Amino acid sequence: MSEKLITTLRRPKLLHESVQESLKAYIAENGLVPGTALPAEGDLALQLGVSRGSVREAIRALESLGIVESRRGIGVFVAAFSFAPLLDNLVFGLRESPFDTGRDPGREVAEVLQIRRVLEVGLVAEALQAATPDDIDALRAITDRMRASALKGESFAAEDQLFHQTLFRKLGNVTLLQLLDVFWMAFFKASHDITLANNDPMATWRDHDAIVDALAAGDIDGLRTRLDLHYDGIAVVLARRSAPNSFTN
Amino acid sequence: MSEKLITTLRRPKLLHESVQESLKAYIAENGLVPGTALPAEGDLALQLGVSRGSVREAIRALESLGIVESRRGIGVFVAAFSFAPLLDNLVFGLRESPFDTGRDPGREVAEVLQIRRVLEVGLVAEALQAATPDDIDALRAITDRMRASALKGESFAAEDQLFHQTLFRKLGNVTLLQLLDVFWMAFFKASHDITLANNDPMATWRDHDAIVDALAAGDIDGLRTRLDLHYDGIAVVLARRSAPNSFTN
DNA sequence: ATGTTGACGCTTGTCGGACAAGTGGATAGG
DNA sequence: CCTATCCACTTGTCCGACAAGCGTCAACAT
Repeated sequence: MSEKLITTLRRPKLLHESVQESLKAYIAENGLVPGTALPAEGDLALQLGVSRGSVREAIRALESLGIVESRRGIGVFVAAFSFAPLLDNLVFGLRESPFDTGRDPGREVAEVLQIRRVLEVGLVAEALQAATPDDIDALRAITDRMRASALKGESFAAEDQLFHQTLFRKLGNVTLLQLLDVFWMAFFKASHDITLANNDPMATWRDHDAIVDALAAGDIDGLRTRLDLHYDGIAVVLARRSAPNSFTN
Repeated sequence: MSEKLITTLRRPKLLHESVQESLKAYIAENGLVPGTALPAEGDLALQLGVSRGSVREAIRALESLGIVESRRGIGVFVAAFSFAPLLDNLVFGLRESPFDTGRDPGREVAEVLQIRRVLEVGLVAEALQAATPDDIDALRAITDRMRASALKGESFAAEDQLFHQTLFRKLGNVTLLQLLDVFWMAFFKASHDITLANNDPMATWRDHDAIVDALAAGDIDGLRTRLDLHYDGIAVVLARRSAPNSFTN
């Protein structure tokens, strides 16, 4: 039996998909900057020879991807690229998979955590070298607010996010910052669904404060160790929750 | 004049957006697994009290995010989460920004490369511990194919991608694998646009082969060094292309 | 002359109905 | 029992129409 490669993969290409590609090509080839207005839906439909509904579906798809932005009564515009539109989907996709029942609930959470850990631990040395006294002050101010919140028994998600963001800002890697932000939020939301978040605000504050200490002291190895320990603590809590039936408690 | 807080922030919430949220909630709350069929567009429109067009626009948005998948003549289904639908957008967003003209063309490429480097170098030690002889054989087979292609002067993008994928497969971090895949493709496409890719196939093969050598020998430090050097080589080429006017050549 | 208001045109948003295209199962025929 | 056809159902596309929001500009009042 001769196995023929059926790469046919025939796709008569739906109309609204073609319109989608056409619009992307139009934006890319003309080098349209964010904020530029696109032709009106009616004009596009006329020029492409399709109905307005197909154009609208294509625009809707591109809008959910953050490529264009349509404002009612005004028009459709090229949007500034951002991970934000993809964030909801990411979190949605990272939700507990029902088909993994009994296996590893919250496995994606651990995976996201590992990625954050590797990225931050692997880059914190460079972050130290790029940091200015102003950055250290900003970080210290954040941990101070963390402490104040912790003393009042409150959580401080916003400060936590801002801390990690500030720590790596001076690297000048915008993509990295956006990625870290995405994964921070993904982890936050997912771990929140899992009733894990912030079980010990004071400990979390101490972790972050120790990181600033090492940063201020210029202690590269210590900085890396502190950050790694911080993530280790989270991983331990996560593992404990993930395997509550274990007798190792 | 008493300043009243106008936090109204009125969002009459477009209809198709509400439908979108309704569908996502429907999927999440009912724990629908990938492959599950959703009610027909007509039924949804009837139940939600909106027109079929609005339902279709919502479905189109969710489809471009990879949340649902509509098959003509059959119905709409819950899709298995994947980064693939977001890939096109990522590459599209990572394209040379026209508004950065004269500043740093291809800066995003360097950023993506740094992320890949940190992730792979930071995790290759764990990958070594998780690797079995079968994995090493598979990697060696890939580098053999690389060498064959290089000797014929051909490039081997597919093998390159497969190599990095195979190297970290045993970590069991699906999210990481998808992310590495996304960034590999983003870097590949972006660097291809920049006429950088594969200027020296033989050198690329040697890099990968040396990595397998270190892996087979169980040399953790050597492995990390080889991988780091591999990325260093790419970064150098990238920097050279990025600043061709420099006299440091 | 200047500031305000209103009408108007353009745009996106939503609706309803209609038909084409594709799929899968039931049904009638061999 | 197997096969071919029909048919109900679904998504894809089109058309026409109207509502809702926005910006402009002209007419108006001050």
